[in-house]
Amino acid sequence: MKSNEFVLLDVKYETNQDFSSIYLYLKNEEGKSFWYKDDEFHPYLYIKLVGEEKEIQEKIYSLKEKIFSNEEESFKIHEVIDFENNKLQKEDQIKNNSSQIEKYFKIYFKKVSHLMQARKELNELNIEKFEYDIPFVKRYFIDKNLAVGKVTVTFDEKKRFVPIDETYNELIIKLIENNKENEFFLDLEIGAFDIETKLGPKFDIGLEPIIMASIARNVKQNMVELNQTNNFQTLHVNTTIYSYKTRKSPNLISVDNELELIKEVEKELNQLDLIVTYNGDNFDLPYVKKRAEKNKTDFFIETQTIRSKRHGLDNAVELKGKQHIDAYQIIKFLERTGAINITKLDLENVSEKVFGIYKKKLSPKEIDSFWQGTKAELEELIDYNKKDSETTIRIVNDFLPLFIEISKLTSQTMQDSTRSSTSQMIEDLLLKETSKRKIIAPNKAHEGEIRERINNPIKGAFVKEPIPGLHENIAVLDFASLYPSIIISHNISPETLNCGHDECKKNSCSDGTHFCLKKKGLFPEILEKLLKERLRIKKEYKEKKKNGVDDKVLFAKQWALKIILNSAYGYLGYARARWYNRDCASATTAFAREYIHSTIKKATDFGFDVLYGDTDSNFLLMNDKTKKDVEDFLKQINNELPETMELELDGYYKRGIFVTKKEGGAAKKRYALIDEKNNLKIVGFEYVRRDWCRLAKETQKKVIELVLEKGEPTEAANYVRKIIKELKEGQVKKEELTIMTLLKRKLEDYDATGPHTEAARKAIEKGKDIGIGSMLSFIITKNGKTISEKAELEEFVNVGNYDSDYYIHNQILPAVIKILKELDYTEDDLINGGKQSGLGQWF
DNA sequence: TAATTCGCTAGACCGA
DNA sequence: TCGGTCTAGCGAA
Repeated sequence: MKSNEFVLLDVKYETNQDFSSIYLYLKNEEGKSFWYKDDEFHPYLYIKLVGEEKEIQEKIYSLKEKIFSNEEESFKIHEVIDFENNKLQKEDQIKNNSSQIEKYFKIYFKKVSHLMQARKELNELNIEKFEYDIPFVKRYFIDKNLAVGKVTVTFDEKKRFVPIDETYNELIIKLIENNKENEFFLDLEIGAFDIETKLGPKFDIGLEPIIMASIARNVKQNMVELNQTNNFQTLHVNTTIYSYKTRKSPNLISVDNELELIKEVEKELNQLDLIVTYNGDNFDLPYVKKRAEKNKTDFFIETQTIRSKRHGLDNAVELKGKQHIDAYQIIKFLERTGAINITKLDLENVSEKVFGIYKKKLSPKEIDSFWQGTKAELEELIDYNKKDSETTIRIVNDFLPLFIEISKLTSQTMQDSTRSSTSQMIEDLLLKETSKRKIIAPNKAHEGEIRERINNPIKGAFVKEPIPGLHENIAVLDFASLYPSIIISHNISPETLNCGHDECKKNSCSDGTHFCLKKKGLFPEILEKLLKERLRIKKEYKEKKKNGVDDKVLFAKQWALKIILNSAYGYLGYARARWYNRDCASATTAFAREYIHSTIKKATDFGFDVLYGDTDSNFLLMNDKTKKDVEDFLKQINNELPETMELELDGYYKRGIFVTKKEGGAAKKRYALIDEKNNLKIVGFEYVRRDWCRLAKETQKKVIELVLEKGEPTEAANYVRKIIKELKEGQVKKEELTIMTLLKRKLEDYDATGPHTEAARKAIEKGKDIGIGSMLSFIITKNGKTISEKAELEEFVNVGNYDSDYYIHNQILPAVIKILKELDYTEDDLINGGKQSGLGQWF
């Protein structure tokens, strides 16, 4: 590291009497922290003025009079002559031979508050404004092409670091881009922190004392190996746990009281660069802050009390000079994007389902009583608290590389990227790319316009109705990144839509729009770069893996690119998007339908029977054809496809089953396949749904497995009979019978009653805290008439109290009969002895 | 503060 | 008791 190389930890802005200024928080090679102030960056927005040249000049003059007439020189106004928007205007003006012109201007402000004020005043003057709603720090990151990571800072030599004097000083900050971009991760002090609190009669943030706190810190070992593999799992963790008023334990640092615990935690957290929590946005950090107040002390991170920022419906805790990473937000994002699939997002589930490590859950009651309980109980609580922190830091060690990559792609802090939605990521990327190209971004739509867009959905994908029944020898083909590759190949972008050139009309799609062939559009240009980069990285990753190195950073990079690529189409059709474009989104799916239809036709012509297809896939029945034939077919198709599009082989399957719907016809989006190595792939069926009980799901899986492995159903039917018998005998365990449903709205907002709303209602009466987002686990009991009446949260149900009729007829049978029906079984066969028992012949 | 559309199924409710 | 309509949830891609 040269003397001017740093790790950029954080950027914030502060406003003093005269200016809003950007503060950079940096760390050097020795781990010493600095801050630096950039005085040469100011808040700004753009405006558009319309009229004749002279009129525009007058408008500018009167603007200067009207805006901030009480505050002299609080803004500067510049014409943005080199901007794309103005160039385009000029072309139009020449074409139309008009003296009416449109001109864009950039207005700088001294303070963020001035910009906010100007927004209102420009509204009143009916002057169109742009990029007025981009937060100042985000603006800085975008304009400077920054991200959190290693940077070089160049500044006037006469200048010193802290303290800063007020003279002019130019600061140039640049992100260092190299092959080991994530190396800085290893320079960071990272620790996860978690608290346990006393249980009171009522719950509120900070109401009851903190009784225990743990901090798990990364200990760096094997730096050489780490640098080679970028595999952070080789990191070791060192955990300290604080408590008071307990028995002695070698695993605990005893302090005198809560106040001292808070001060110890404060001291440790201040040594970190990255403070990691699990739901610290809404729990741990606000809690500590509140308790510090109650103990009449400060809880300072870098000389500042912690601040909560509104972030949608909940909060985000931002720390000055450091990054607060809430690992819960990371898990939520991974769940939303389908990277992981877990039902409950608590640390126990994450530990088990994501890392394969069992973690025991303690209830708030147990936490409370174990604190001053027996020796064994105390040890259990210590272990629980310890594992909370350690699971939390593990999430970061495994997944932060992904968000570092997203931060770099979108020019955001880790703080922001770990809390972003996919649409926000796309928008940040677009803002960065248009800013580079000197293009002014479009504004967000108003609520009325948004409603209008939502009420006008576009036509989506084509799904071919499958041939129901059991099939043998299936080849599955699918298009690689279908939507992004269509956007690239057909140059789909808001600016290329319906260009004036006649020759471009041949690039038209079935919904009547066409896209320019002469000039590459913004979306295709960005996506093509990302797609190529992803393919390159994926190749490099595979190459390394072959040599026994699992490079987490490379994997994270290609994954980050995949997330962004896959969200681009959704973004174009997203009503709140700045770059929303109905025609572009619609053309993308229209092209997709054309490609899938033509592939189906070509496959048929080639001699395959097409079994099924959904959006980008084709299921071929091979009949007497060979794998070589499939490969030849792929080659033929790929020769005819545009360069960036590719039809790939997903795999060969020895058997597969598609089922008939209740009301007739074959069910789409529901099937099961088995490959040559007996690996099962179950899609859409109850087995993959969380709102079915485990017994029904596992029974269904077993049936599918037996049917697909053997190609005949006798054993499967017998298995179902056995399960039904067990249910009737009343000995099935509770956890086999719980059904999970998410409460998606407030109880009073439901029009229809359902089992889950009724179970929730009853639980609330018993004093349970249930609201939007609660995951409800309920059982259908014997008590009541309708199913809803019988529904009761699992924790209130005694063992054996379940409605066996319900579980047989509404869970087990529907789950298995749709499969066995394809093999000529009826419900009766399964309930009353049936085919194999001989009873049928008897009667 | 929220990416899209397509599709299946359950359970309540209503009227015949 | 049946079928039709509606609300609701969740999964596929």
